[in-house]
Amino acid sequence: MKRYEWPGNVRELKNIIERLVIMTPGRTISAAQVPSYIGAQEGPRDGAKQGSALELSSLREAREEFEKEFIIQKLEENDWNISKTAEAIELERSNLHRKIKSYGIDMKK
Amino acid sequence: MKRYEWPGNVRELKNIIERLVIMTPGRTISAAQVPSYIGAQEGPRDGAKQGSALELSSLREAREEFEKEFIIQKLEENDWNISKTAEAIELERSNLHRKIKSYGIDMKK
DNA sequence: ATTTGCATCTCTGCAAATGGAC
DNA sequence: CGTCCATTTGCAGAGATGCAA
Repeated sequence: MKRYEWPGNVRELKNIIERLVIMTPGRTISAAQVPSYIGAQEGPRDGAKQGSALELSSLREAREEFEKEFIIQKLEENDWNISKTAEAIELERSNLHRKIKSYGIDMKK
Repeated sequence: MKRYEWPGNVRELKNIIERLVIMTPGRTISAAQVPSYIGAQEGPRDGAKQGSALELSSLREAREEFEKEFIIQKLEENDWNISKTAEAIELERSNLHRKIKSYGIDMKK
């Protein structure tokens, strides 16, 4: 049976939950992804760029990770239509293209 | 991870999360309702503002809201020490000052 | 701790090309 | 050949950042 790995202290857990709420780029939180946010993933969590922005310390990295997830969410909500998504998030299409490429977002369509 | 005796509020948080993950219909959690469960997003800092970056559509607004909350989290983790926080998030102190001011973050001290 | 000036880098919008499907 | 739309690219202006006061 899988058991969640809880953070070491109350404050950290509270912070994680709050950040989970604030950072989640959609209107909803996928129940499936919650366990990974609270540290239920397998293996060690080294300083690599793996994992969510919640685990990142650098503002720049966290911001980028958030932006990536946000864009993915909005793309899904708009059926992976660049133009619609760009308009929805008030970003130029060309810039959205640039971000998609730089973040390596896979356009599965 | 080793298991020890959780303080009462940790157990309560655990229950809340399990409810959110397991009992939520449609496999999604309304992000807006989570804060009310755990009492987040309230207090002197943003009593008037309801909701978070989740409701924002513009990438720019969402990014700013995220950044603000991220910085607040890190400030709390570092006892509201600017220098320590700046080092932790790898941002120049002067820039952290600028962001704190522009985001209107209340340094309760 | 906080602010400011400045050089530098990055991001953004706009427009203009390029590419591809039809 | 055109037409329509997605994608890319070239700038110039706006914004963010680090550094040193």
